[in-house]
Amino acid sequence: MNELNSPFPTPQQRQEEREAKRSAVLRTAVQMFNERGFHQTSLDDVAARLGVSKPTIYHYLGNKDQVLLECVTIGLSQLIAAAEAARGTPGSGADRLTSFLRRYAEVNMDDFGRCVIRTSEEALAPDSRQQFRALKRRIDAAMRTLIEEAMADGSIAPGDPKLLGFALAGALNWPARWHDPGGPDSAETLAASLVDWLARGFLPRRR
Amino acid sequence: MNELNSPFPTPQQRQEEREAKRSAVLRTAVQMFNERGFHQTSLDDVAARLGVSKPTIYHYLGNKDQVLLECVTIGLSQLIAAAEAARGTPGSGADRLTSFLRRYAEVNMDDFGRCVIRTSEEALAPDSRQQFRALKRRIDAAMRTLIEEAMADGSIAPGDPKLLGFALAGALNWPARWHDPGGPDSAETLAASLVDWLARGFLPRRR
DNA sequence: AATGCAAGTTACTCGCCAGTAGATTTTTGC
DNA sequence: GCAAAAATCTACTGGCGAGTAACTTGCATT
Repeated sequence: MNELNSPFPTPQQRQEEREAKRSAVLRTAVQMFNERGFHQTSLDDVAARLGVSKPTIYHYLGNKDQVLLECVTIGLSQLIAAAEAARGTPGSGADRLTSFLRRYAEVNMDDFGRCVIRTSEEALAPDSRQQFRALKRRIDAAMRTLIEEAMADGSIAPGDPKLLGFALAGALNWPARWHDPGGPDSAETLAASLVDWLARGFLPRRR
Repeated sequence: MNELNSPFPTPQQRQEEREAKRSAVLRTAVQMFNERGFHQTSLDDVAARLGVSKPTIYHYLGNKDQVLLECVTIGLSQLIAAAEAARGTPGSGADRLTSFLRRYAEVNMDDFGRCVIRTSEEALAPDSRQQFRALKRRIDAAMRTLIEEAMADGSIAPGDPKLLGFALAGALNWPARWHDPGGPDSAETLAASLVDWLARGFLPRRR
């Protein structure tokens, strides 16, 4: 397509370029929020790093609240996707749960996932906060369902699914606070090891 | 002492009263930070809830950064105290570890402990941030030592102590985000149940 | 050629809030 | 009684940063 590499973009291409710019803004914003914190990052800062001026951000994304909301929404969609993927996985309830958990942890070490964890609800305007909450509830519910199904088929230990959900979520959210993406440990291996500890517990098992 | 209940306070009493006021300010501040977030809480707000004016806060505590630093320092001291208490506990390494973990979780559901978790480092001025970090490192190190000792005496499963530390800390920090102190579940029982899940893992154990 | 939309810009406004100056009142120690 | 210190207030300053108005330029459409 466009074999002559003409400098005159098709409407198609223009649309794509706009999309690309939009997500570049988002990507830069989320990284800066993660580095320096939402409140310590002004839209002027973000614009400066992109080499543009603040109104450009407003042009593509709207106000600061909307920028943040979009960042966390992206992160949360990845988690929802992980939950849906896990449902379609073959194997026992425990298998589906652990595969979900691994992916959950990985997402939380990625730009947008980290932002979900590090963003405290209070930073968002009331409306956005409600949407944020609603999405988080969906993830929680999905995780709890996975847990309940695994308890039901006996592939994990019985107990309070809600509490287990909180314990697992906490342990796998936390890397958003300490994991260094530039460090030696890849998100994948870390995720797998963490899930393994949670699955087996720290008390020794007799074989 | 002071049997006549005289209205003229002794120097002793004056000192205590000042101390009481100081900690009332701190207590109110930390609660408001937890409710509405640090950046959404102005010192005027805190002063208003106490029925005083902003300069009074400066009189007792200094600037906003120092207020926050003191809040998290209190929380972290409680954790350090928990670690020291655990060291003196009789029993196996696993016993000492679990008793520490339970207390650790409880503290994180308390006003000052919650603040430690919910405060992101970026909110603090560089100097305070360093102190904050240093204290957190102490807790981490204490936890890791407890883990290593328990691994050494064989009372918990072998593995990477650092990773286990992060998993445990994450799971037990998280209640700072979801636990409702006014709810039906007491911090103590919640802490115990969480630690139990972490100890045993979610995979079924024989017998 | 005229119109209009898209993508930027510069240069503002405006409110909030941390922090302070300085007055005022009470307490206390001599 | 008097000077100094403690505890508090009212009333300000100053800066930062979100959000906007209004211009520019270029391309696209009829």
